[in-house]
Parts: sequence; structure tokens; C-alpha cells
Amino acid sequence: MISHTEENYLKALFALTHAKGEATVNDVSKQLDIKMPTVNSMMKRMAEKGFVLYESYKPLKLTEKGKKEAALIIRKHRLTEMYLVEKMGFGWEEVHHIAEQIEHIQSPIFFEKMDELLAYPKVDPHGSPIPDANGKIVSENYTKLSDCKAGERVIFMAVAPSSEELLRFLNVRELILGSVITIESIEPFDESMTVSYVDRMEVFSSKVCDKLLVQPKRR
Amino acid sequence: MISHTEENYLKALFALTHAKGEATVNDVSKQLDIKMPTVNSMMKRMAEKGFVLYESYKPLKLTEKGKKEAALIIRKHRLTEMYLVEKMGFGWEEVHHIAEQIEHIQSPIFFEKMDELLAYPKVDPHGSPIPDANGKIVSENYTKLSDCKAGERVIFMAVAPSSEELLRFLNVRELILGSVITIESIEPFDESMTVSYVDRMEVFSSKVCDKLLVQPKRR
DNA sequence: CTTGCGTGTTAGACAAGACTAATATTTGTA
DNA sequence: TACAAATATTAGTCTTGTCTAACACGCAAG
Repeated sequence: MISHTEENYLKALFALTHAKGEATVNDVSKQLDIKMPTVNSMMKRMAEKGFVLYESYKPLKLTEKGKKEAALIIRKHRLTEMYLVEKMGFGWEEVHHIAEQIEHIQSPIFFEKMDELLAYPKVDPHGSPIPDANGKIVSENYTKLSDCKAGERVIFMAVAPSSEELLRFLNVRELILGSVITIESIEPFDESMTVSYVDRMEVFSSKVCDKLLVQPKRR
Repeated sequence: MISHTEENYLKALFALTHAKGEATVNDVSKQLDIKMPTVNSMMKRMAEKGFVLYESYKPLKLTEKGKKEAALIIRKHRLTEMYLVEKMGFGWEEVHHIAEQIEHIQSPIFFEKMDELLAYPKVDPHGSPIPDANGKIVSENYTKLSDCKAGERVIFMAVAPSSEELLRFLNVRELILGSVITIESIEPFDESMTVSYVDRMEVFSSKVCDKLLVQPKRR
């Protein structure tokens, strides 16, 4: 009923519309590395199928049906990532590429089994929330480390969608989700931060700090 | 390089050519439920790519390259089936449909990890041999239960490729791989067999006996 | 208020992978 | 051996998902 390709468009739209509620043809084109005319015609077809709201020269929106489908694909992706890390011993930097493929598998029992074996996890290995079986997803509401001030103590909750390189960077520096980070100082020139956590002290560029999602440590 | 579709043709050819070393266009057509002209044109394209030996109006053969590719896909399929049964708790009748999809995943580390976690299994949950990472596969050389004589004692080694229904039939009767089966008698009229194993005594139709692969019990 | 550039759309081509209808070859059998 | 049935092939169409080239819209800067 819904093709592999259409699933990829839904995922892209879901990610892009997360902020403003809408996305442009150009956004989708860049996100998927597919030329604009192709995206345009696909959007029309997906509008026919009731996944997308399309009007000429206006931004794209997902319908409720489209949002639900997208969330269910993201559910499969994130459950898979969690399974690969927790049950198969992969590193969090290795799992995205595999999950991109497994998310298209059609087999409810397969993903139910994963969910069960993982004891119904709420987040994936990067801290992103896993939508429930009805496509409901709780929004994260974390702060970027780069938006915090010197002296603050925060908990590292999630990594914003990013490259494997960042994850390997964090591996090397032994920074893991849940760590308490203290912002020792911020360099005014380039916004790089000197931070400490566990028994480490590191300097993170603003590019890194933009990708680390945190919440204030209580007390 | 090699499409999902082409992989399915390779698998079908491998299965069909297992016996005689060749298969007809008609065989492949039936096996994949794809019309003959489609198979015909696909065979020409796969011959161009060096997977198949094609000559007009002659039976199809796989090249060495084609055989190796096919064996590697079957390796992924059977490793996956073993993983699903051993590590995720699925029944042997549930795993074929899932493995049919996972076998197309492109990720060497994923299948290496499965292999490692399973401690390098030699056979899948149905007793079929798993090709090694170079595409080498040992042939089974088992006998059909239906070819055995009354009074023989045999070990149940594998199930010939078949339907889920047969596997559920065996589940209900608690017959598992490795069981020692004694052939109590054979009904001359319909070749049905009365067999005993563990503390059970059952009657199997010739259709069932055709699918049960066994080897003689030594001593 | 016009013009230029970025974005959006239309038109037309192409490859993969499927189909049907028609034709050709091979094979089994009278 | 000849003919009918089964099998194989050719030709042409369709859908999906991609592209490029060309044209249309719309907004920001002068």
C-alpha cells in the first residue's frame, strides 16, 4: 500500500515540519537529495493518497494520517536502534544506517517482539523519544548546551540528529547520556565551552555544543 | 549494484537449479509468481550482468558469480532465521516471512554480529545448512522419511522448504529436529506411516513424510 | 514599482520491473 | 512423422520514481 520511497518522504516531512508545522518543496529536496520536480510530483501523488496537504506555491503540511504513518516509521527506526545497541552490542554511532533499512520491514510481530525484549523503552540510544504503537510521540523540550550559561550544571539528555563523527567524538571523550555536565567557562570569541563531567575536563566547539541537548540539573 | 528484485531471482534460480543444475523460464515464473515474459527479459539483463547463462530456448544456469551471490543472500536469510528463533524467541514457523525481508539488508557488520552472537551456526532452524561468508555451502544429503522402510530408526534432521502449516502441524505433535523416529508401519494403500518418537505415536500422510528429511540412526 | 533571483511547476525523457497479446519454437504423443 | 500443447520469445503498454530543460511565480532591493 505504502512504498519504501513514500515512507522516506514521510519521514523527511515529519522531521522538517517538526518545528514550523510546514516545509517547502526545496527543503524536502535538499533533505532527501532528490531534485525539486521529483519531489513536486511525489507530493501531488501523496496528496492524492491523503498523506500530504498540497497547494500550488504553498508550503507542504502532513495530514493527521501522514503524521501517524511517519511516527510509526520513526517508531520502527528508533526501536531498531535501541535493539541494536542494547541487545546486539553495536555502538550508538553504528546503528543509524542499519535502522534506516530495517524501518521498512513489514512485520508487526517483529517490532512488537523488539519492544517487549527491550521492556518498552521510551527513548532511543541518542535520547530521541520512541513514538508509541498508535503514533503518539512526546516532544522532548530540551535545551541546547550552546544556549546555557557559564556556571550552570545540566544533564546530557540527547544528541540532536547529526553525523556519526560527532558520536565518535563523544565516544573518545567518554561523554554518555545522563552525564552531569558543569559549564566551567565560555570563550567569548568563538563560543567554545570548557566543560567538566565525571573526572574529565574538555573544550567543546560551538558546533558540538549546538548538538548536545540538555536539561537543567535540579538543585 | 544488485537490486532487491535481482536478489529474488537469484534465490529462486539457486533453489531451482539445486537438483539438476538448470531451470526453465517457466520454473522461475511459477516459483516467483511472475509472468514468463517478465522472467525472460530479466534473465537477459542478468546474463548481461554475468549472473546467469542465457541462450534462447535453452534452460537457465547460474554462473559461478551468480551462485556465490545467491548463496550469500541465502546465508543472510538463514542466519536471520536462526537469530529470530534463538535470540528473539520466535517459532520456526514465524520466521520465514521476516527473514525474506531482512535478507536484503546491506550491512556486513549486521550479519557478522548475528553470526557471532549465534556462535557461528551451521544450520538454520529448519535444518538447512547456512552458507559460509564466501558463499560455500555443504550439501545436506538427507533421505526423505517417505523413502524409508517399516522398522527403520532414523533421526529427523531437516524440513524440506514448505508451508507454515506443516511446521504448525509438527509443533502440535511435538516433533522437533534431532528426534529419533521409529517407523512402526506403512499403510500400503496411501503410503501413510505410523511412526513413534519420544513418548508419542502418530500417523503421518505421505505428503508430510515427503517433507521430513532424515538420516539413519547409527547402531 | 519593477526587476532579478530563488523557488515552484510543467513537460518530456528514461530505466526498472511488471503486464497482455501475439508469435515462435520445442516437445510429447497419436 | 506430424500436429497439438506446452514453453519461450517479441512487441508494446503501464507505473513508479528518477532526471533535465524550460517556464512561471513571488518577494526583496533598488
